[in-house]
Amino acid sequence: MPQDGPSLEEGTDPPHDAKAGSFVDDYLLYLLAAVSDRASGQFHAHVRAHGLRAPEWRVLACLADEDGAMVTELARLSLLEQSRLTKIIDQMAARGLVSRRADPVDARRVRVFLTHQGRAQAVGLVADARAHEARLLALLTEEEAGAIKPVLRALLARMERS
Amino acid sequence: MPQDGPSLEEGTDPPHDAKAGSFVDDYLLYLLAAVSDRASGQFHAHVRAHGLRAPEWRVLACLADEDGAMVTELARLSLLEQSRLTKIIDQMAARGLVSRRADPVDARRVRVFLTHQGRAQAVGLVADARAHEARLLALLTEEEAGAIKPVLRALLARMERS
DNA sequence: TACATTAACATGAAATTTCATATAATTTGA
DNA sequence: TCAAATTATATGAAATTTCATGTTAATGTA
Repeated sequence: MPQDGPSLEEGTDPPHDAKAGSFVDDYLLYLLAAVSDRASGQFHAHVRAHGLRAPEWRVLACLADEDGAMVTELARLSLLEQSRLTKIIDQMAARGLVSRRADPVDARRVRVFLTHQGRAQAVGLVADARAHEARLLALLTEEEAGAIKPVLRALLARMERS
Repeated sequence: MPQDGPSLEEGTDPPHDAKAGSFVDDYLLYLLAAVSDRASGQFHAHVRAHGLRAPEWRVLACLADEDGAMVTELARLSLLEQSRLTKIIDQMAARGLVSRRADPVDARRVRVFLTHQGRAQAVGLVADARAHEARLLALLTEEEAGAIKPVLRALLARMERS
């Protein structure tokens, strides 16, 4: 278990100097936030070029997976707060991307559906997202690329129940 | 190289069903955002209990590493937009956590320093952050825990230059 | 030198986000 | 069955965030 700092591997990265101070560059939550921010930022530029903002894209993507989700479900999935999601849905509905429908069995629940147009957007962007993801993964070695999602999923799953 | 889905390892996670749809649960940027959100969310609760909001904590943490950073530098480090950071610094300065000082050699630059009080906060929270990080990493196997930071750093480094 | 260009930061108005709470429907359980 | 208690979503005001642009200082260059 080599522990002499990052990478004796191959396509050597700049020595990861730990620049000035050394906290954030070695802090897991910072690395996660930084990678997420920059990586998502790249794709969000594309998303905005299609007239959507990041949270709207997230909602579309989640609905692509689970059309007819109730607001609370959708908020959790799309990493948005409920009251914020409600307002985002307002706007998306006004633009014809989604529609609301009361749940027939529990009238408190509001289910959110993609419209025809919304689904078209979602399908297109999901394809673009997959392509972008492939480009990102191509920056990693096979080993790294193979490890990253399972590790993230493991962490996510084990955080839920703790 | 076993490749029959996540983990033949040990503390088996729920089979990662890919629930209903199957896009987001397998999408790297989603996993990153989700893990980052939930993990940081945990710590941010602690941060708020100390009277700071998440972006303020990020600024403190970055300054702990690089006291006297100029605004633009600090914005990049702390993953905040410049104009937003400027306003956050206003507030933090008003509360006595940081102070501004013009750069002697280039008067356009504004350098941001921790005050005595700011540093105290930073030091305390950084320690707490390390402890929290340890608890998160304890959710992973040794192999997973050993892999996660290097992979994130690799991705980050290679994204910068692309 | 002086002019144009670029860089660093600040600012203001518009938009979004947050937080607490309102409203309405369902469930609990006495 | 009725009155709490709880769940689901919406709403409004205050705060933050964004976006475009203003201001000031430095740099390149003719």
